[in-house]
Amino acid sequence: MNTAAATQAGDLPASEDHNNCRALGQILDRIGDKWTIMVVGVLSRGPLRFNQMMREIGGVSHRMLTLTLRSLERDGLVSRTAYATIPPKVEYALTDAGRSLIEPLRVLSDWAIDNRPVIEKARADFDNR
Amino acid sequence: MNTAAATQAGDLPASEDHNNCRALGQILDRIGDKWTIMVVGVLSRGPLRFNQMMREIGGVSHRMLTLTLRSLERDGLVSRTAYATIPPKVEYALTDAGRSLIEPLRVLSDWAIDNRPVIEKARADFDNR
DNA sequence: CAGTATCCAGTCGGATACTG
DNA sequence: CAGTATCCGACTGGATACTG
Repeated sequence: MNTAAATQAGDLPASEDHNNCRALGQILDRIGDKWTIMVVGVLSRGPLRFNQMMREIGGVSHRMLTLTLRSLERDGLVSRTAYATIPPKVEYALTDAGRSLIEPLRVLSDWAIDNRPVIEKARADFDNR
Repeated sequence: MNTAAATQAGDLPASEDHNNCRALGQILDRIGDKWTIMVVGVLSRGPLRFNQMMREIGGVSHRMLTLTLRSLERDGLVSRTAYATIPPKVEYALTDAGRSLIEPLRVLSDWAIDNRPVIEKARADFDNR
């Protein structure tokens, strides 16, 4: 879309907000899927090999872990190091950019933990109607 | 799931992290969809009526806006006030809980803005291979 | 104006089988 | 062990038409 044109001159506060939303929306599209944050989560404790991750995360299919890692690698958030041994060994780790994502996620996670009871209460109330 | 049992006693650091991830995952399931943060975004500037929102957000279908708002209302993040006038008028606004979500989202949004160039560079590099 | 119901194409993601 | 390819059911979300 024509972000450039929109941010050119007039730039009302509203449109600035709107751009924030777009940026937010884009990264939520990336990290908001089913497995990405799980991967970032387990990698935040240190590098892992493919099958280790699969076990640690639990419930993720072979395919989806591959796709998720590929996507994170493409975005420069995760690095992939292959050792040409037999059997092959591949290690995944967070890059600096990947690590920088941990704090924002922790903030959100804290919010989630703080507000879970409130939300669950609201949900129960809503459903009893 | 047996979160209670898991957090009972041993509570290795790892399992704590894992619970954080679960909580995070749950709220990302809620806010990570296509429209939720857009709604929170526009409502952060003040209450709005249904069709106003639709215009402000742009690109959202009637149906999806309804569903998104319903979901946010159910979770107690958005309030819905209907005026029995003709034609009907319904105002949506963030609740206190809804407003408390703005800051965490802003943190993430800041990260997105800071890292967009890095990610786009990484993506371009990756695709040129 | 606000909301609901139906339809349907597109996407997502798990299961499975196969390769280096 | 790590990764790819194919298949296919399930879900998502837009378009449309209708109601109060």
